[in-house]
Amino acid sequence: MRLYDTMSRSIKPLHAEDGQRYRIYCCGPTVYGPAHIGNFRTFLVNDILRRVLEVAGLNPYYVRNITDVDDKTIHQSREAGISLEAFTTQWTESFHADCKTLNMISPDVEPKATAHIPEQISIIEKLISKGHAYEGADGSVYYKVDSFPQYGRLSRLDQRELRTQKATSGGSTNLADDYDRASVADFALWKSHKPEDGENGWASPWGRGRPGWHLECSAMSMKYLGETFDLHSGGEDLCFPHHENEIAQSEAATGKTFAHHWFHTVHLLVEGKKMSKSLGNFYILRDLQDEGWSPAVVRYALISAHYRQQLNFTKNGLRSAQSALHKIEKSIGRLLEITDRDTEDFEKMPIDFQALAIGQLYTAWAALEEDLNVPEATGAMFSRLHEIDRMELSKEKAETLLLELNTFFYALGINLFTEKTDTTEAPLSVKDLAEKRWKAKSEKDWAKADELRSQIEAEGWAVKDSREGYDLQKL
RNA sequence: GGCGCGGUAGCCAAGUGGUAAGGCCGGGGACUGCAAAUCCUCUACACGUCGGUUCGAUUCCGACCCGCGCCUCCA
Repeated sequence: MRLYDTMSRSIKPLHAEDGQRYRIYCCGPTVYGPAHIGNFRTFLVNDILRRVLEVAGLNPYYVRNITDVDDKTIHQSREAGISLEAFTTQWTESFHADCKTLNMISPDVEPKATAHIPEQISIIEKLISKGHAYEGADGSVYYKVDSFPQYGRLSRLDQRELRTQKATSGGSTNLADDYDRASVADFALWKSHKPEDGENGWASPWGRGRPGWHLECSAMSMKYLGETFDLHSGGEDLCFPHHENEIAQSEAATGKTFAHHWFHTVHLLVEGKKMSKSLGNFYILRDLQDEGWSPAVVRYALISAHYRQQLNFTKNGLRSAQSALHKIEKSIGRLLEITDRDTEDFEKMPIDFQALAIGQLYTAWAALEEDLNVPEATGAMFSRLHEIDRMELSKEKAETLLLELNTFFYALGINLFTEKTDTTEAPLSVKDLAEKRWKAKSEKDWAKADELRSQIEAEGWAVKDSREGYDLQKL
């Protein structure tokens, strides 16, 4: 398995440093509202990484945090008139539900920032004693960026570039100036309590306050994975400043390399534009489900571009994903028939790395192992499927192919055969028209039958004939 | 301004120093009263522009044009 590393800007082989498990920390969501599909692109890519490592036998140990304290969560919980904990718990549950819907494997540990305040305070104390941090006049504690010469290595930023801007690239006001820092590049480790924080605050050697954003990830990753671990991931936006600051804090505190590998997922576009609420192209999973897209289709669409490439998420892309999944299901359906199995048996088949690594889908698997190239992998898979469709297959051969395919789709996290058929019952008036049409058809009165068909369509239903009868489907 | 990414057929999207996977859409055929579904099958003057290196570049180098991301709390 090889993967691009942001730090070295090169593709590097992956191996567990401790020889036992491959330790991953992924920066998880801030729980202040429903997660959007952009969040899920990142988490899905990490889910696939985790799955591919598992299939390849690298024994992943996956930690992904929940950020449950920051400006947004505090302010919005106060606006809602509920406690921070109640507020973040609600959105954490919503996030978990979406993860489950999208068939994501739960992290081995999912730590919350507020449950690790002592760990964070302890890092600050270390940093102060080593001269990497100082207390400001307002009781906040800041990291002294000048004290860490390697600062900026991950994002390739020069010290001179670290100026504070009036506005962020998104156009919003940069709030970083609100703090009393010695240098504009310095960032808060501990934020002193302000009136707008309300009830929310924790006691510390520097008074009541709350931890800075970056610190929680240093504290939680090191607690669960050790001072040095294998891979740290997140969305591309986190590269700077978040990950840069995590490195500065952690390495200054421990004197050790923080993470061996940095893995970033590029953001997606929606219909060619940056996703934003003002453009009306801001999607959450619920919206897409309400429009009738199955979770497998959404998942397929969200992983259909390489993770280092901008993904253009479109309705057309969803349709395309849906057709592609149908095509796969048809091919697999034939193999199931040959082996006298049904779709439920397919889901229960074991994961068999050997079958995948030496079988027909070898090139598809190899693409996943080479920088997690999902599009190349699915392309190779479809090429094989095209051949398999036309092969005369023995039961044994079909069985082996099913094993390979099941393992491949496990690695992608695609659950096949899950498309739920719309069970909505047609209203009686439509059913009545359909009955009349069937009768007309039986009597070969085509004109009348077609007339009734268009009446039914006007009611919002489609008639699909088969040999024995007909089905009504909602349009 | 700094850092970085990309421009491949109607749409999406891989990839390669020797003229290019795959998916969607579309066309044709079979089947069907029609339609849908299904099966078979097919096409494409696709590699942003201009130079350079090379026997040969879409793939390397340079310039330019266009689009996009990040640049202090956004995955």
